[in-house]
Amino acid sequence: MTTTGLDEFALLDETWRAVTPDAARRMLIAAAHAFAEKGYHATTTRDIASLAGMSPAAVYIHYRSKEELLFNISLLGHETSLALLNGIEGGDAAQRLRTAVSAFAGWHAEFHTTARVVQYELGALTPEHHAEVAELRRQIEQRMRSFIADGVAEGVFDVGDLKGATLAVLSLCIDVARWYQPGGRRTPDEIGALYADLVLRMVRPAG
Amino acid sequence: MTTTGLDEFALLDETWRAVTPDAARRMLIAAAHAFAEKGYHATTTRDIASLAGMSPAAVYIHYRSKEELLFNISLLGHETSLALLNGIEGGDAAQRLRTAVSAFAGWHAEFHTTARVVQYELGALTPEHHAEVAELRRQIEQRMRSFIADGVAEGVFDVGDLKGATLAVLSLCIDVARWYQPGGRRTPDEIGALYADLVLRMVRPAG
DNA sequence: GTCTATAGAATGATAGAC
DNA sequence: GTCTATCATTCTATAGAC
Repeated sequence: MTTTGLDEFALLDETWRAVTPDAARRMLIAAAHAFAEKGYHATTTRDIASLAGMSPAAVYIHYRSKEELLFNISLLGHETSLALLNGIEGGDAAQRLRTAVSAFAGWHAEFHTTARVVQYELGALTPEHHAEVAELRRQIEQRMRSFIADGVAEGVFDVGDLKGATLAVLSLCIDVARWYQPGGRRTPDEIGALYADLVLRMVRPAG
Repeated sequence: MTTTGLDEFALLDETWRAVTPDAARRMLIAAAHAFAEKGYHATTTRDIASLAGMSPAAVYIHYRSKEELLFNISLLGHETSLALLNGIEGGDAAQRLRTAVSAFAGWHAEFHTTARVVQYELGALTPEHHAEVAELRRQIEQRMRSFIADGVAEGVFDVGDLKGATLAVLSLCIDVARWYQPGGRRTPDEIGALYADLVLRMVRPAG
């Protein structure tokens, strides 16, 4: 039994491992859960403190503002999902694209809490903070585009519009964070496999 | 020159044609724009009134609460996009699916303001209001699924997982509301055409 | 570092004149 | 139907004790 409203799974999420001290990490995890469930603006600093098992004032010991909590979540989330794509190498172009889509879509399901904050709360960041995560988003887009471009260059993929195809693939994966519900029909791995199949069909040349 | 912050395009949007009297319609349009831009919870009733060119109290002449404004927008938006799908008939299965995807994705671009409220503010509805739009969402899902199922039954489409394919197609179209920006690289019609192509590739049997 | 208490501002909604 | 004025509440953030 814990003194907070956070379950064990949330506290073991490796995304937050490097955040110290413990109270700052508990606060960040509490904020991520609250932001994901009710949205940034509907979440009060009291909600966050209460979920972390601390007083309302404790938030400001570790973070300057509510927005700084959001920024930390957004930054870590973007870095984690970019690292996923950056870690993919080896195999042929189709294998790499399959792995990329499977991992990226699967991440948006398994870590839908973080992913929702990452994808749907960009507008609540300060302009400076938004610019910082926008750069990471550009890198994510470039990575995914290169996986498709590789196959086109090798002649194993056929897409009429490279930027359009990249947009659609990223969009498909990102939207998983909106509809995914734990305990639903599909596991994150199954979603990754399904989406990788669908994307490979999209880029496959006409028979 | 108008006394409100709403531009001519917003006021001519046919989605709101049946809303009377004029002040109630202006308020609804103002609310849709504010909710889409900043989110429901970040929007104040003063924002809405100001955008409609009226006093803060004027909101409550035509609507019981801020949530009732949201519900009206959500209901009208869902009804409009469902009507789009319900109006599709004739042609072969591939033509109908192409038309459906093109229209549905295109709607999420052209009416991205309404679409954003429809897709991303469901959580701010009261349970009763949410249940009412959830029924419309089920009908939208069924319609899209039937367009795919028709082609499978005729043997012109090949999908391993009908529910999964339907989910992906709807997801792809819906996410347009998140990333679309007027004045961007693609027009709503071009997005519709691009997405219809990609979806037909997804359901096309192996050569 | 964490707490209790609260300042200072903003919010949703209402009262009552016109 | 619309306005001005305002109530009651809630919010982010800070002060100061321990």
